[in-house]
Amino acid sequence: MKKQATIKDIAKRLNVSISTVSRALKNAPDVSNETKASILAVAEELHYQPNRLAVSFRVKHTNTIGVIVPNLDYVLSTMVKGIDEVALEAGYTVMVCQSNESFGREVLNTSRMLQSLVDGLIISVSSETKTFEHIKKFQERDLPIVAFDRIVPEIIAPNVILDNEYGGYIATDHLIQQGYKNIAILAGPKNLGISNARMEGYLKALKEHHLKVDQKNIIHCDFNQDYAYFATKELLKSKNRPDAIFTISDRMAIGAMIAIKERGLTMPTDIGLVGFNNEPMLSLLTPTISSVEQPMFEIGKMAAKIFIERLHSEESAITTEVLKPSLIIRESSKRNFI
Amino acid sequence: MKKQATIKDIAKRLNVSISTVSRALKNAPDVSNETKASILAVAEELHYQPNRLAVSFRVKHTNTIGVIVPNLDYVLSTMVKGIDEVALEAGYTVMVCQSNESFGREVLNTSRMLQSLVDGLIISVSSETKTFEHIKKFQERDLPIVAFDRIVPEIIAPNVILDNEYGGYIATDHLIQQGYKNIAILAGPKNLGISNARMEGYLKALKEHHLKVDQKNIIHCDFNQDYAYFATKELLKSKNRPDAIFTISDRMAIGAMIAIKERGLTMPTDIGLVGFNNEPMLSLLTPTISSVEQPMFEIGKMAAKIFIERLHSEESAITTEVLKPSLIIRESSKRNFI
DNA sequence: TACGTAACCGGTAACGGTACCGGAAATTTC
DNA sequence: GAAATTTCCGGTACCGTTACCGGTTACGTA
Repeated sequence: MKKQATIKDIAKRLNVSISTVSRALKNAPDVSNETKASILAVAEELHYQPNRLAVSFRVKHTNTIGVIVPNLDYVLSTMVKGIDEVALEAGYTVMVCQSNESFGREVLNTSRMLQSLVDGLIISVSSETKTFEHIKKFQERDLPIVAFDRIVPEIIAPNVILDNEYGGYIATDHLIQQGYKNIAILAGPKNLGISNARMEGYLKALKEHHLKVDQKNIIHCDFNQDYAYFATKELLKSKNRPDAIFTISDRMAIGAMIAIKERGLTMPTDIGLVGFNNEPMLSLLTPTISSVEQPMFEIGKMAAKIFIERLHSEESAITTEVLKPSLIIRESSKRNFI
Repeated sequence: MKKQATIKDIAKRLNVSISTVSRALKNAPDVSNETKASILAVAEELHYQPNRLAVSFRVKHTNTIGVIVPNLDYVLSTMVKGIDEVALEAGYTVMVCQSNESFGREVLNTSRMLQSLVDGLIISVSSETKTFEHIKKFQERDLPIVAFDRIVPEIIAPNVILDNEYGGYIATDHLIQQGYKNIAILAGPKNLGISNARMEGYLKALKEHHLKVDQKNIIHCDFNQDYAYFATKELLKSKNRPDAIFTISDRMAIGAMIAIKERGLTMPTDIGLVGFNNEPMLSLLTPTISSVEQPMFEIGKMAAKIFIERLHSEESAITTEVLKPSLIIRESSKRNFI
């Protein structure tokens, strides 16, 4: 009961060679249909299960793709689901690891993946990661990589990302359309790519509408809700306080919302608010909060799709796939008058 | 650059046998310290990385533990994080798969895991799963299993779960303490273990306080928010409408909340509400919603801990570890008077 | 001197498959 | 009817590593 049947067992049973069994099992052309049938029958009978380890060991690839993400929050886990979807479809197993935003964990994960011979890597890098030797190792072994969501210029690989600048642009543009004139932005850490891109969009929208940018309205802080709360509190104290806030994430939007309510201001009349990611809870808050929605599932699917293409073709053009976000307008920013 | 160094390369380089290298690398006692040192040095120099596939193939286990969960929502993903934590600590790699609540996917996942020779399984079964052959296969191969969160009697293995009955009890008891007398429960599907356990707690609390149970106050519906919304809507129409609702999940609590607001009722004055899971958003809603909090992280850690114990010892007592939830009281159920 | 005993190391057979080579029989081709 | 081709199958090497069985050497002891 404990021992698994092998092709050897099948071979012995039918007095054929193991090579014939091997070929029959993978439906090779040079095995007669009768022997194929009998082999299949015996395989069934013995509950034969191929030993993937043996196969992978022999053929030097595993049909599994390594996925590393900084965490499994709403956005990332939906993206992973997208990856999962197309990978499974294509017959690949995915191995998901969280780096927990830790560089050390990321390195550990990559190293283990390399040791287990994953066929490549789909990664969204941790915010802590500043050096990329661990990722280059994949390329040294000719294993394809695709980066998504959080990308960095240091890793030379196909990217699939959100058009973050556009996201920042539509959010800010919308606020301007609604008549807000003194718009602040709660951005993320200064070195984070997605944060800067969203800020670029913010600046672009201001410029387009000939609004001056006020450095006091640009706040860099952590993604953390509490930071956003304190930052907003400060903002609202200033004598020329902003009449709208665009935050780079929904968590930050919530921090801002709390500060706004504490100050006795009401949205959207006194002040407008737009977040980013469109997490489901936003529609449950009072007021409901506007936000920029990304096509998370599609981003994941696209990443996997490109990965699998890379796997099969030998060309290696470095493409960047950019998907457009859309704006979900809710109460926090919608002035019906103007 | 492409080829990985093997112990053979190290052996050749130092004119020792591969077996010596193998032993040195695993710090076996019967290798002199000098040869050990030189082997280690060369290994370093050649950037030697053991081929885990070859090792696993040889020794017939992989040091990876398979984890299957129905999804990666807030609760489950936190539990997985707990599993991850102690598994990594103990030198194991975890392989996480989502069944997406689909029986087929669950079977597929188990089968692939079996083929890749995982050392065992930590599973929270999908709600669709009614037959358990795919899980028994692990036991036939003497691979340890531990079930957590969503367990079923059919799988004979150590369990680690929340004390769901207690959770239902403290929620209901609290509502009674606050003066509510006609308490409804939005339960889950009838056959789901955790739902029934929570309902038992509800019934127990009613009984203890000599409140009669009204069958009309017991609603079975999907975990879905919309179902809860419609169910609550109906409930509130009835002539002897409940003055409090206990929902088996937070999603359902939100559905209920929306229906309550639509009806023009206010919490906690007109009606009380308590959810289950204590998802972070609850404290952001107006009013903030009370909920039963489970020690998710601890449940995950415990599951992994027990799993690893099973792996190393040969005894196989079927234990059930039951962790206690706690009640987080917020505005939706706290009447300051009474 | 002879022998037992550690300490250290090498040779080799596996593990379960796959891929390649080659060969016999059957079938076609001229 | 011989040659050429196809069809089908077996033998074997190999992937990287470990486990097991030995064999050498050096040293102490009688």
